[in-house]
Amino acid sequence: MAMERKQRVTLEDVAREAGVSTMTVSRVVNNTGRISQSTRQHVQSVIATLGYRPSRAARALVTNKTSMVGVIVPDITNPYFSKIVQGIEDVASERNHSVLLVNTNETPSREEAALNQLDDSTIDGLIACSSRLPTDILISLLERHSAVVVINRSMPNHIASCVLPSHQFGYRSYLAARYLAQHGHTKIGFIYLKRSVGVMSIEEFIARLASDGIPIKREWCTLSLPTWEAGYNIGKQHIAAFPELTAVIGGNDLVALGIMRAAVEAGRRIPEDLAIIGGDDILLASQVTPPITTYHVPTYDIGVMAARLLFKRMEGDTVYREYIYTETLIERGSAP
Amino acid sequence: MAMERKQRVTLEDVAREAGVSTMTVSRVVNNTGRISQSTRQHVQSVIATLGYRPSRAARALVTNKTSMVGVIVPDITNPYFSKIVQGIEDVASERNHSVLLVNTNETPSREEAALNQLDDSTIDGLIACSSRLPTDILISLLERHSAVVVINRSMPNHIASCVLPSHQFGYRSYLAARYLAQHGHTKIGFIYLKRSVGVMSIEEFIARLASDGIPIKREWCTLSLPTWEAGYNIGKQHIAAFPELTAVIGGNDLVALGIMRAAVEAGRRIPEDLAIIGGDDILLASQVTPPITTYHVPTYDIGVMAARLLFKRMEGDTVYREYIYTETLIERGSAP
DNA sequence: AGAATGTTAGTTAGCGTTAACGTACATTAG
DNA sequence: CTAATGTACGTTAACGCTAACTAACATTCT
Repeated sequence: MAMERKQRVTLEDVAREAGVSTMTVSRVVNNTGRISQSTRQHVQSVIATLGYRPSRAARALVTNKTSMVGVIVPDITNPYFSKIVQGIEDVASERNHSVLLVNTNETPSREEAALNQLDDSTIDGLIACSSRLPTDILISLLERHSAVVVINRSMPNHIASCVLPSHQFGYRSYLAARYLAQHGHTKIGFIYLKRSVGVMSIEEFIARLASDGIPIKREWCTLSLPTWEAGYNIGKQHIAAFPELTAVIGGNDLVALGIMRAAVEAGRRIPEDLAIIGGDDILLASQVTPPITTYHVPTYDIGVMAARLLFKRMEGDTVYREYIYTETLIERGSAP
Repeated sequence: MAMERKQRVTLEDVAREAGVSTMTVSRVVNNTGRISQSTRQHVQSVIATLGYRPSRAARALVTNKTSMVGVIVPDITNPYFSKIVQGIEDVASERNHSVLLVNTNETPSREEAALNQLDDSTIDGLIACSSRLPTDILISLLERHSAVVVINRSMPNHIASCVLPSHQFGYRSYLAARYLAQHGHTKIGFIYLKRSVGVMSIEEFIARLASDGIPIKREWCTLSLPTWEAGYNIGKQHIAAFPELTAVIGGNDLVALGIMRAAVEAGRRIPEDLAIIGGDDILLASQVTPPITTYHVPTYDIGVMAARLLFKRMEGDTVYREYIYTETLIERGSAP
């Protein structure tokens, strides 16, 4: 008794069974060209009974299109990025495209590896979020791709469309510092992220605030990974090391929350002893006690717009486009 | 001046340039077969200068392997799932596989569409999380795939390996109810999810508790989507409709948090006026005030194990395997 | 020395599609 | 009535790669 091997049903099988050419079947499947009603229906019924499913690989080989878009994020676990991915996925699925997700765990080397592996033969377009790579490396990697959209990073040579905040990077933390100063704070700490200063260096950040009459010491500023754990650990050290601080800015909400937890454990009252401002406005920020003052970012829309810009590019539009979003301050209990 | 069209560099280009056959180049690229050191190095240098990158599509067509695994989740925005995806992605990337993510937004039709589109020619294996589809439909859809792992759902015919909680589904809510009863609560509400009763119907749930001497009225139990918003909205109605309740179980933490918010807005003190228990133990649960009593679920490990089981299957192992995880009660302030 | 074995390569034939062109027949226009 | 125009399909040749086989040559063994 011969083992029935599960065999792929090909276009040719359908064509033979239906008594037509493979091209006819192909045209029915793709709904292209002109086909008579009767032939179409007949072929469709044969397809159904045989259970034919087109081979994506073969199709990709000849058309050079894979119906997949790549998405690179540093941390899918961060609600900020998962919301963006959700937006991207919604648009992609609407257009019958799949999402190839690469989660780099905040590791530049893994990001580079991912960009190296992915290329035209894998995906039709690419959306890169908050790349940690230096611009020149990033550009060389993105050059392989015919359609690219970059989130939160401008591309000087217009090699990609961009989704950007209305302020330059780091600006929201600058605004947060001014907000705190206006509310009487003079000793303000800053637990910043690589990307939260972006094009602005932490030194520029300090200098700029100094010229506004807001003196911030360099040691009050510490680099952190954009995770709750990092915020918590650095927060603990920070609070112990600089008891004079009356306010702290977190690079994002996760970090701000970690700081807040550390502060509470150290016996500080929020906001009386220590005011805290975050960024991103993830769900968590509004639910804790006190709720966190933060900058709202329209993450879902960012994903949607990035995907739309990408599809524009994939459709051959070579015009450089930007989608600008605004971050708005949400005043809540942690820094009233 | 002729436009230089960006042209793909093929194996043949490399072979011609290096003065060898395409097979030799292929062997160098794939590191298979025996190649002399000198030839290998020569070919590699030609590959580097020409910037050759293998075509995934062509490779997939001939090998029938795509180096991609599909992952279907209902809501990537839910930390529960994003953690699982992170675990899967880590294992996959370790083995040079990419993750094709499908986010169904809790919509069964979209899930079915996704399972329909994906098949062997797209992915080498599939991990399905918490499918909302009826078993028979799910089975018929999974049959197309050579390697499948299902999370939080048993597959009667062993068509897929499984990652399962040590208790049958719904059991943790049952335990939560018993816990609350032991702490003196007699009027316990339950905002449940489709999957939180799983194989157990809500009627069975009530009957079982009744036989334990814990009478729960049917109207105290309401179905909810597994989101914060749903929990909040249903929580508001529930609290207004059944002021007699002294405790509520949420199907997961997001729902429990929504309920808690609604309760606080209605002037209830937690836990004095209303005790709340959630499930999953997402970060949020430990950070709110009061922190939420919940069942911890090792989500990252679930993802890792699911991926490992999947790779076992992809490597040809046809043994049915299960990975069983335990959910442990974390007592916190919302239900001490 | 001759046979057996090992090593390094080349040759051939697809994998399952679709683009581009070709052909037969029916319809309309002049 | 012939020529022009459609309509509905069929044919052929790739797309870029690798499995499977073959070939040449070097090495070892008896």
